Amino acid sequence: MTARPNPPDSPAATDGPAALLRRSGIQVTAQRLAILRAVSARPHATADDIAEVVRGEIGTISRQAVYDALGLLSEKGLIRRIQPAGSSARYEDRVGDNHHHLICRGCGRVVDVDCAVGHTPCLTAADDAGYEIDEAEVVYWGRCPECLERSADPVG
Amino acid sequence: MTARPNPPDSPAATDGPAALLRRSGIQVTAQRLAILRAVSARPHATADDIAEVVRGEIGTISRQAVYDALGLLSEKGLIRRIQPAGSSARYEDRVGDNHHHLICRGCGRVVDVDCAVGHTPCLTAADDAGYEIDEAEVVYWGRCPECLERSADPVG
DNA sequence: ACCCGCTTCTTGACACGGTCCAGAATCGGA
DNA sequence: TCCGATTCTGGACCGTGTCAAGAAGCGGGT
Repeated sequence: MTARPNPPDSPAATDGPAALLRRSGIQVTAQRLAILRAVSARPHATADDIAEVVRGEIGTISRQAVYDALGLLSEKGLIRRIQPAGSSARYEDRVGDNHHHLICRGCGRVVDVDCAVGHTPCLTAADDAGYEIDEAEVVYWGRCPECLERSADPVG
Repeated sequence: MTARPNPPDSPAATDGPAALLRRSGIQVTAQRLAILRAVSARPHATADDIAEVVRGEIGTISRQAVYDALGLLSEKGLIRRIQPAGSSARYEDRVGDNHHHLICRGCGRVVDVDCAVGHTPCLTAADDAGYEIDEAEVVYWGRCPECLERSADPVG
């Protein structure tokens, strides 16, 4: 009487994510499918946002299951976790392409931006200090158009 | 009977930081001087590390005073706060020069690196989405030489 | 040097994000 | 259908950071 984990009458649309999980060696569960769908539908959402969306879809899910699934999916490379300063962790499903993030200091909104020069030039540090660098994370901080207009137009 | 806040017999060495605080419009206290010194002595230390160092110097300090001072100092631009993903906030006194950070995934060590091209090229995003960008934060993730050798040399 | 008003420090409680654990439920292959 | 391994649930727990009220300290004016 709970959520049906894998309805046999579901079209190929739902079979995609399931196959994706299976291909990554992860067991297919209703919770994980819903989480994967929620991350895809709501880019840059927090774990709590995800949990809320999932609850609206399959009824109930524990915090632990959400954290576990998000951690597992990001570990397997199916989703990507970003942790902006002053905010909780956020998740997105755009993986593979090296893109960065632009965060508003006012409202905290996160927007994707492509790399400045195009082909991961940021990966080359001036001095690697002997480190083996595998990723360059770039975060642009600023103010979104709405927050800009709000402060520039005090007429109210 | 507690710590002496401003010993009149102190040399000019302690007068430097005090004048720096005064110049920034901040009241000079023993706690702030000690915190400023601790941040300078231990780059990339966490608030807790700072508190520990300061306690070894002036005897006792409250958590709140540490957080307040660190927040105030970074707000005034005397120190800089960095918040790497998966770690608590860290502080450093290298301000003014636009440098970035290289963090080891193994031990969490943080190292300063200069900007790849030299003159803040990272500030130019491919598409600013209408945002007014004021800072580009670059974090290189990798493995430090020690962690590399440790995993490459399993002999013992 | 003293005093007084304002700032700052202390103490304790709290909020939040995330993790750990033991037991129940589910998945999926035979 | 059955069974073992995996996963989910529910609760407690921890660390980081913040809030609030009262005591203590700083510093300018006299």
